Amino acid sequence: MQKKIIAVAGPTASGKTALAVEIAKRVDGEVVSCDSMQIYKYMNIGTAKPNRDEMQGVPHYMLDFVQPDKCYSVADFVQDARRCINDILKRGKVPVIAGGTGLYMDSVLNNISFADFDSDPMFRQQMQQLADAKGAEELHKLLEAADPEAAEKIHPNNVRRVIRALEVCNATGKTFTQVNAESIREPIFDVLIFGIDINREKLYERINLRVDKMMEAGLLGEVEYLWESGIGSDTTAMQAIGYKELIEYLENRCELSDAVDKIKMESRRYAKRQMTWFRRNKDIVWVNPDDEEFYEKVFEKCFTFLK
RNA sequence: GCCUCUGUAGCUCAGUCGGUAGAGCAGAGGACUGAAAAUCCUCGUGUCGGUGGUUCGAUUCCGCCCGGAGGCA
Repeated sequence: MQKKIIAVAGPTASGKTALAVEIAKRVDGEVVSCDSMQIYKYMNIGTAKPNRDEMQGVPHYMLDFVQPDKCYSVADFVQDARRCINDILKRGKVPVIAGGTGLYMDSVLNNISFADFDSDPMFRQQMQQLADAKGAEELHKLLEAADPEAAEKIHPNNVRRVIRALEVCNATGKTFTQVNAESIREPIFDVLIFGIDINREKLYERINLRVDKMMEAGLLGEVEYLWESGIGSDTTAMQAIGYKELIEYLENRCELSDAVDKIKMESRRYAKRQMTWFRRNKDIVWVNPDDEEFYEKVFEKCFTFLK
């Protein structure tokens, strides 16, 4: 009865897409992307969204289906991704989850359910104004009153998190801590997670090189198109690395070369944060792409797992 | 050739009226339950260019040497 799925985690530019496709080809699988930015339409170059060639005929899901001006949250993602996974399983294929957005991946794999209410932009705005006017500490005091346990865990300066916790308390009448505790469901998948353990220096070189390639491939034009279409720079999509920096250039706030350097730097930092996230996951089977028998070892583990 | 300025953390620079030094950026580590490519937290020992001298003690003062910038010829 166990529903078996395979996952590939790792930092940006580590070769997740390629590995996932290779695995899918071997195990008769289909790829489900787990990336918070590749979901958006018209954002292809900058998000390193796999193209037809890279997909090698393997079906991919959760890519390229959200308008860039839309809000799309983890809750939405989990719901849609779960539907894809179940559909793949129903057809007797193996879902191969591939992605770098740790929160999304964990939420999907661990079957986390999110409370049944919509986010409240008005409330968020009010709280933000309060923080701006009276300071982050004052806002944090509200959380201390509403949910002392959460207040202890969330740093006062992390206004965004404080607001979210308050929002949940406000909308549910329960504490944020309680709502989170209730969100954990029984795991429904038997999952084998690979983590790509790539040498840091090598990864940074790959990142720098990839950014240059993105520029050559026309990233500036891609960003310009979105910018001219009037997509607000405050949208989630336009906070993506590569986009926000080039918008700065388009708005004449910096030199192009500085923007490109910044994209590289932000990408490196992002990769570091991803590694921090994945490192704490004790279920991950780490594999090294420098290993001569990298693919063989991975495939072998897949076969044993699927038996 | 002479004169002036300059050489301190990976980078840009503070500073020590002589008691072996500190910021920003970069970098590293960490957190993360509806914005997550977001957001937030923590972390600063380096032959103070080299070498002699003065001194109890020099990165700091003096001499010489080696780099760099500018000026005069």
